Amino acid sequence: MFSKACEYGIRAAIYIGQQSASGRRVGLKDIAAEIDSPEAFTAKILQQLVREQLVTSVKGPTGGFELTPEQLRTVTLRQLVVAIDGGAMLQGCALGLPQCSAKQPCPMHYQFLPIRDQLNELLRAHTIGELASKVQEGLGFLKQFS
Amino acid sequence: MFSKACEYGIRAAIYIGQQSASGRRVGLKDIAAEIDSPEAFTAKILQQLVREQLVTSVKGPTGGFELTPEQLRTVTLRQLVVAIDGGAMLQGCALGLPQCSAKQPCPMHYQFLPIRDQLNELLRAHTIGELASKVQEGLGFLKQFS
DNA sequence: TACATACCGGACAAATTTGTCCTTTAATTT
DNA sequence: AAATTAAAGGACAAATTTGTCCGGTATGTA
Ligand code: FES
Ligand code: FES
Repeated sequence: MFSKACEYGIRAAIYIGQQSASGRRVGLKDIAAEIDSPEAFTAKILQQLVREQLVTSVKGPTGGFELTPEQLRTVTLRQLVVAIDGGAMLQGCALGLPQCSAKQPCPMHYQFLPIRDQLNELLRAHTIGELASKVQEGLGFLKQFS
Repeated sequence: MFSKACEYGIRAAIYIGQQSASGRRVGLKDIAAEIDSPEAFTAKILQQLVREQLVTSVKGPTGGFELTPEQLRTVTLRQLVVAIDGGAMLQGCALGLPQCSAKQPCPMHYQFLPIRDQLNELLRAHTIGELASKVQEGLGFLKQFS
């Protein structure tokens, strides 16, 4: 569905959000450990999110990553996905035609559209803050214990 | 959404189906031209589908690819996707957790499940023959003209 | 039987994604 | 100011996906 980079990016953002909601800034090492992702790779993805201003970073001692209250409230899953994976999956043709359009639709077009639209809606409807709460309340997990 | 291989594979299968429904067997070159895909790569994917008995091939002069009436009637999109891409996208966690399960669900799990289920249902519900008819009737396209 | 055709299969190559390492830059603490 | 901390950034490496090439194999035709 999403790329590895995107999966790590979303999980990282949610974890940062969860901690930010409790007033804690978190470092890369902590993040990677808590979401079970490769540290250096996660760093790359976070850099990208910081450049897009979806996540905030602070250098130096006591530094780390955080989400501002505004970011918690307004940044959606969709913005993360677009920033990392681009819009292809959210707009592209299911069968890989260069354009998804009713002009020359692929044979799955009309069946596929509603599902893709729901996915778009789903991503648009959920903010990082909201998902972070869910984790905070123990209703969602960012890694699995065996 | 799907891999390139999967996109080519589905388009190829539908084209083969369309021609088979009209009693025509088609060669690789023809297929690649009609679905606008790299010839050699398409060959690889078709080999795979033939091994899985989702498509039939005949060697030698007048040979080529075809779908038996039974294949036209029974092979679903889902079988193609599973054969080429595996079941990950149809069962895996949206956020990349190793297991998608209600035991330790990711924070998107309950929102994501119905969409994934619909996608599964969609793929299961459409046979190659059905999609081929749509193309035959001019209601769907396997490549785009500009 | 010889030959031509078209898929099969393996090896190889290019491109992209995933992942690592190390130096630089910025900020805090002593 | 110096030392320490932690993210930023660039170069590089591994793995996977995408794509090509070519000799082998089966089949139909002359
Ligand atoms: S044209 Fe294929 S999904 Fe719209
Ligand atoms: S656990 Fe993430 S989708 Fe089910």
